[in-house]
Amino acid sequence: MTSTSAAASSSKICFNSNCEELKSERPRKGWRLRTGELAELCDRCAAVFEKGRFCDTFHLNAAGWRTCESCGKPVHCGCIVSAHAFTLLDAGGIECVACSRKNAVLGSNSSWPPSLLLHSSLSERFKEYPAKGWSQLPGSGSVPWRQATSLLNSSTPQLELHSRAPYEVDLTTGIDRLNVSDRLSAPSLEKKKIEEYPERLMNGPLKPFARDIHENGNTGVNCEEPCGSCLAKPQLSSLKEESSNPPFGLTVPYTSTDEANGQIGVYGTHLRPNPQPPLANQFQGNLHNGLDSPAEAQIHNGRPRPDGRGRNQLFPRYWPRFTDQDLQQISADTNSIITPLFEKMLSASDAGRIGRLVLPKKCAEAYFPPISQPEGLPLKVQDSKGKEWIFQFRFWPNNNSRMYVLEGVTPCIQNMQLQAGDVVTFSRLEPGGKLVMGFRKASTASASEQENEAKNISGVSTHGDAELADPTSWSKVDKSGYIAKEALGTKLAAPNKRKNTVLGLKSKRLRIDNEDLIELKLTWEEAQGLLRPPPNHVANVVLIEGFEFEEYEDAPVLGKPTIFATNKSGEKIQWAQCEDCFKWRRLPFDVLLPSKFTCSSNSWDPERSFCSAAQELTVEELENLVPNCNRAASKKMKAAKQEPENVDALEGLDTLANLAILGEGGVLPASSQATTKHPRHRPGCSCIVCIQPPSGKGPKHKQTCTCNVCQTVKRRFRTLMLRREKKQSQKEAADTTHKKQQPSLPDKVLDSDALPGTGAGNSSSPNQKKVINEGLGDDSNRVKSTVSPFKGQIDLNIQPEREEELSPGSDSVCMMRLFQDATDKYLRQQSILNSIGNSNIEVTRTQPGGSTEGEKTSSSVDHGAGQRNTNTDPPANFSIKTSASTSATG
DNA sequence: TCGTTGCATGGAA
DNA sequence: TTTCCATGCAACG
Repeated sequence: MTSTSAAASSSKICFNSNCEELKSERPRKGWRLRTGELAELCDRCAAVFEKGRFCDTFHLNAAGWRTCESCGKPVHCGCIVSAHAFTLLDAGGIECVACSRKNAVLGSNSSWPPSLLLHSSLSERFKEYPAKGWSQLPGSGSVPWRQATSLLNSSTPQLELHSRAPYEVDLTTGIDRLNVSDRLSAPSLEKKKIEEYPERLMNGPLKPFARDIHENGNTGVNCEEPCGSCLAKPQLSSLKEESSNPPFGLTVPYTSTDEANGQIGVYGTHLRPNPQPPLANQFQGNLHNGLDSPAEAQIHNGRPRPDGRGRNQLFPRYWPRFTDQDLQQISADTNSIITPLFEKMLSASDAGRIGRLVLPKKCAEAYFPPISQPEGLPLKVQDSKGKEWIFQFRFWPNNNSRMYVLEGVTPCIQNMQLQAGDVVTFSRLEPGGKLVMGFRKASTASASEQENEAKNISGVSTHGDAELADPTSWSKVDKSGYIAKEALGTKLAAPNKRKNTVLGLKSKRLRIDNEDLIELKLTWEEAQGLLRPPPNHVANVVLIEGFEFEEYEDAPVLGKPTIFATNKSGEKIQWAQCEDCFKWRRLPFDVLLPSKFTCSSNSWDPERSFCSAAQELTVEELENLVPNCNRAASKKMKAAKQEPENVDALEGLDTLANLAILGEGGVLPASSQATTKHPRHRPGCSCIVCIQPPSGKGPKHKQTCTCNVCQTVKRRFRTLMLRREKKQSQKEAADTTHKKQQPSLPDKVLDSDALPGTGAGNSSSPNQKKVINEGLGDDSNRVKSTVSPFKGQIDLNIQPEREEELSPGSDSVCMMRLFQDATDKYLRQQSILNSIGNSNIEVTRTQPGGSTEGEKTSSSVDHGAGQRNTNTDPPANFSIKTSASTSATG
């Protein structure tokens, strides 16, 4: 007995420091001290205490008073007596026990309320039952419940058990085990629940006692007991010793037993789990309420497992969220005791063919047998149908840590017809201690989850579960979902979480894959800029994380990007570009264009409803409009103060344009077509492809022009010149076979881009193919090297698809990024205004002899979508003129 | 060439 | 910064 406790009991003075009265001969019990002893009070103080007005009476002027967030009642939070008179709220603040209980009873919003309720109810009960009641141990068992005194003392002092016993460890299994079979009083047990639930759940293995419970597989389950039952009928529970020795020593330490009928129940059955973190913090808050004893330190330090299993703070996402259905699914045997352990949403990897289910480390260490060798152990798991599976429970060393996996789960996964996004649950079934693996299909998300979904992502178009759960459908279907997901981030819960997990956790890599397919580098903002509501659509605009989402009843369609502007009279108008003649036509402001717009569609201006009609806009006016377009198209651009460097928006729009292309293939509505001649671009795009005027009508680049296009052309010309010189020198060697030994692969590849009509390199000429093959035959890396010289620059010669052909090992994503970089840089360098009126560049090569030979470089900025017919012949001079005939269609 | 295995990597928390 | 963990990927059979 510590000096404190000794003082509590031996002193003749009331333990209340604010009271000088002598205790009576039979002092009345007050709150539980940290030592586990009960404060002994004089009659007056005891009476006040028992009325629950101790702090009101004696601590009125003390610090620590706060206000209940619900009822506003002042609550003292600063002393041991009041330690359980309040509940710490997740969002901050406190709640008095009455409100806490009320909210918990009413509250469907908390699924871990049990702990909270237990907490609260106990606090209440604590008032109802003087401390001495806690010392009563109804019932008895053959094996005394033993626990380290210090541990208990360190916990909730007021609710401490009187009986304490040494901590017992079952070293045979390497798992600390608690032999408990005697019944504890309900308050005692509930106190234990309170005390240990969060600890078991969050810190189980850290605390020997808690660890025992935890290890034995009853983590927190009892705490899911509906509060009502706690309050109305204090449940007599028992810590029962697991007679059988389940595999790996995992046992259920105690279960809820209705002594009236002897029925064994499963705690938590009626509870819907709380997506919110449990009460760990609250408990910790309480536990740390002025308590920092060595005993507590001991708790926190814990005793590591022999195999190093130590901390076990389960992440909320792994908390078991079992429903009745889940439990029934696991076992129809009502006499069975199901102890939910944890759950995990299957990732793509988990559900994949590889057959490895990655286990959360802490869960694995908490609930699965300790393994010290990477090879691990075979683990027998029963599925919900009663079928037994044997998985290999093992780990890999990983960053000085471990990565636990269950191997060989594929048959089971397939048997359950699970896929990524579905949830597998792990439980322990008693008697027998069987490990049970249940599942919850994504489509059967709980109501609370759905509620959360509704709360969190209303306004976001969602897809069916099947689609979401099916990774194969993501790339095709979930573009908008992807956008939403991106914006919503981790706030999505449950199904959202699933989306997050399935898509989000697939995360970058999946996204990259998608990018590979459709160059999905898209933010929702840009997407919104092009999304058009479907017919008869009534949109709900939802603000999520500062982003506005338009909720579509039906799938949105991609509309025609237009430029919104205000005319001289202040009237709002918009400009749309004819896809045939590229002329800009003025439209009413509120017109929603389909994705395809031509002059003939211009019913608003009959005089300009045909392509031959003159464009109303001058080049200068159009130039002025472009920034507006950008602003309208991208808030990001605006945020970036329209810095030319910020081209993400354009990229996004381009990407969406690509979506439109895909849409033509059936993925998207047929109406979702390319919005410009070049599907990657849109009106206002600065690239040379999108905004070219009809051939010959645009301004020509001067020979001194240093724009990126010209520089690129010049650079390429130099390359070709070198190439030709080499060729000539080789020909002079009169050895045609030396062609295969031409040293510079880049040149060879460039050769493939040679301008036609020069005899050196029609892209389809056998000659060119030969050269390409030469390059390919050497080293794919060398092929890759053809890119690097132009890294960061637009290389009009690059043919991504050809590059990929040439380099099987090349990463298309890298290629894409290269081009993206190139595009970025190009757009930075190329003034948008400069580009206007110069869309498609026709490179007019001036032959040395003076003749010219026009060649259209239709897709110089396109990411490899267009054909490239370039001339390998070295022009003595060149100029660039516009061309209207180019239409790179990707 | 394909499937498996074990580890490495890097994004996310 | 550390840890977790989803996934990539090389080595191997």
